[in-house]
Amino acid sequence: MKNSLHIYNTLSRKKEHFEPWQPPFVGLYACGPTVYGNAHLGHARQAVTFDVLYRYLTHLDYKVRYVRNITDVGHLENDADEGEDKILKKARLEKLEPMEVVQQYMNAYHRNMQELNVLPPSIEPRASGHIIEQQQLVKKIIDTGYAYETNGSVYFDVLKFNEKYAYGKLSGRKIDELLGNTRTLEGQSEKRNPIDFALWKKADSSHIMKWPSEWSEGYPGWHLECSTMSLKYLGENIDIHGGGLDLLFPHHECEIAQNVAGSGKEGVKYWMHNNMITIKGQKMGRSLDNFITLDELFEKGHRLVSRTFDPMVIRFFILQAHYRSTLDFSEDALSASEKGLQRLQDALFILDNLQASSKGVVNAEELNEKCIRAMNDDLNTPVLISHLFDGVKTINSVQEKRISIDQENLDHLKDIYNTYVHSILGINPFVKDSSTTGISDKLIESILQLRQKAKQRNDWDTADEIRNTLQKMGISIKDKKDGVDWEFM
RNA sequence: GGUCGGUUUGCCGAGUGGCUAGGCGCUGGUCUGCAAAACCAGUUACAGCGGUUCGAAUCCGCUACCGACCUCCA
Repeated sequence: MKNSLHIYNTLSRKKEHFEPWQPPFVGLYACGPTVYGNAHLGHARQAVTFDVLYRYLTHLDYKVRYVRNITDVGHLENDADEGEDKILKKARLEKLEPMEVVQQYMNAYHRNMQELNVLPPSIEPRASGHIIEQQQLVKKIIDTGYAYETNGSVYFDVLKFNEKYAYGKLSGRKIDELLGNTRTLEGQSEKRNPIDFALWKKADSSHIMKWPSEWSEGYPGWHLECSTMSLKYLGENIDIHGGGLDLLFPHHECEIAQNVAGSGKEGVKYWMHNNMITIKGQKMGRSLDNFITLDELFEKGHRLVSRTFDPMVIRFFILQAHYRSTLDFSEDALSASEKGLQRLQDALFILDNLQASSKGVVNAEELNEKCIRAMNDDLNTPVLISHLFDGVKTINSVQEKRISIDQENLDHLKDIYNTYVHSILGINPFVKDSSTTGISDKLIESILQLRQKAKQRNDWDTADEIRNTLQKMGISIKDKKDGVDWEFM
């Protein structure tokens, strides 16, 4: 059961049984962000998706090396590789050193990831730190005859590559169609063919991010870094390579071509792609100007939401949809997730304090098997969560003494929830304390004692007044049969 | 225009050829000084048309609509 993980391979467009090249070792590479702006919901989805994969593989006792890169150079602005480097452009706009831009957004990205409880990868390589390795790969590809130099720039020869290998097999594209669809830009191109892509670009005089090479002072093409760094840290046989669906073409297609041209091997066994987050059915993206950054969602606010949300709510929201489906963002949908998560968290708290009986009707193993099945089926977290909610009903019913549970099943149940909620889904408990409000817990409790006394002498006016006052201060009161609960809202 | 994908109950969102995912919302109930919260229960949908089948939301075909990629994007 444990080793029957199936994952959807973009290459075959089918779910396949996961078998690493060399068990128990697993090499996992995921395309990280280009750090020229704040991380948005799309970055969160990518990170959470592969974080859960990383966690689950680890849970299955694989020895995982997880590499997630930071793109901090060489990402061109637009078509035909004639554009401007994204980071450079941002640096000019903000009057900063390019590496200052990189550092600033990389720090912010790391902070957001931590807030989302995304584990740091085993290695987080940066493109700028692997210029020499990238040049070596360019050389190799030139040596094998699949790249050519023009005016100090080096381009990948897609047509020549396609004579021997199939270019477009990952994204299902045909060379003829690509050729037919390519926009012919005005002016002379250094490329032999419009679909060729840059491996090395000569920098013009205004370009500050540049490195010496045997071809020119320049910088590496975008697709090159992932081939280079995955090769360096995971070798020629990589088990899983992932990223957002929008990277499928051309980015990942080009990577495969580079891998094959450079090493003779495709390199990657399973390609995995997470789908996009949409707003009103439209993809959320930087260029569409409809994206919401994580900072805005967590604390700053955004015109599309009337309030902020706890990062765990975002994480849970993402996990309530399958990673290969689009997920439509709205405040209503987020609020629904927030309530659901709260119910789950409450049940976990109850579970911790549950009493076992000598006999019980609860079968924890049944639940466990359902959970395993869901995860093994291409990381079906929404189905996993639905099973966990079924268990919430069970937990509540035991607490209300409608049904009973024996010690063995209770222990097992605790273990299941700890494993799936905390270890695999990566959901942290809500932390609500007085540190942000400056109100002391003991102060509140003594006020509540006064209210209890008022209640005992049927002084409802006073009791309600205290409740209303505390309410205004952001403290909610929940009267219960035995005593009173309170919490910061 | 090409390629690929989607259309599920008020909303988000799973899913399998027959056995009513789940969350939110809503309705009812329990609890309660009142309220809130919490809990329990109910809430049987699968774009349209045709086909295959004993049986299809699930397979096939057509139509409509939506989207992604084809240019930077997670």
